[in-house]
Amino acid sequence: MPELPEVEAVRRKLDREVAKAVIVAARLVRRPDRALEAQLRGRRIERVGRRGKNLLLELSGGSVLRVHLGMTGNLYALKQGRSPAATARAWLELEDGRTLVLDDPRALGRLELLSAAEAGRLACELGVEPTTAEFTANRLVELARGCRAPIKLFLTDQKRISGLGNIYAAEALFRAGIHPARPANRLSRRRLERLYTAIVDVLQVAIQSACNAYSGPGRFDASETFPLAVYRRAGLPCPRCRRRIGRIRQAGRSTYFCPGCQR
DNA sequence: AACACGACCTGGTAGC
DNA sequence: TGCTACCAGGTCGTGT
Repeated sequence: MPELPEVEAVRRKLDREVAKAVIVAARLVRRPDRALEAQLRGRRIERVGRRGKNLLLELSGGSVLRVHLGMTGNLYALKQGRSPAATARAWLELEDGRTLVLDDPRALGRLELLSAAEAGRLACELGVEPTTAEFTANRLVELARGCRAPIKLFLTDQKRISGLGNIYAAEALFRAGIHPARPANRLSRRRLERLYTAIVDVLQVAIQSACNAYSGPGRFDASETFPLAVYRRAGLPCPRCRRRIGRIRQAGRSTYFCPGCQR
């Protein structure tokens, strides 16, 4: 599921559905944690926030429940009487009978309670939020100047920009016409400005797509409605120039790109 | 300091 | 129909 757009879709829905709800019981399975269960009991969820790919449930008393969905996680509220998926890793019973479920089939997700100070530290460690006014073309230029790594790795480094992952980094680079292996610090200002626009556009469209696709339990995917140009399309024709999409390996992961359009 | 790589996990799918 | 191999939206620790 989750790069920034999917996490943001979850955040928006949960903030509508469970803000102000009180947790009356918590059950953590697969990695039981009685202490955390006890700490969650009786807390009210003040609001549901997000930083990068992290969901942040701000609780009464100032602590923050950080939920990271890993590769395949999902978080949703279930109506009274419905039972969570077999792969559920945690469920929080709410005062009104609903259940907040963390479904985590691959068990790569995280769940931890942070103090206000720890939450502040997390916010500092993560890079700029690409959906806010703090993210500007100038900011991108400055960040890229200090990085010799390939631009694809620069984009997915959460300490520099928070929220981009394998799909949307590849799609933004395609839209900007930039080859993923180009060193970040060797791109011209002009090309980085194009990349900036591409990132902002891709995220905006993907958030809309993710909001449409997400309805609670089960898998969802912004790309159900997001028009993927390159991601997972190796061997298929580029939508712009019809050349075959290529796949390279960077830091152990696949990067998809068009060898005709991306230089 | 900056990179690559394996580990952590499970499930889907393509090919034999 | 099995079986194997590879792929997968993320991070973290370790080693060079």
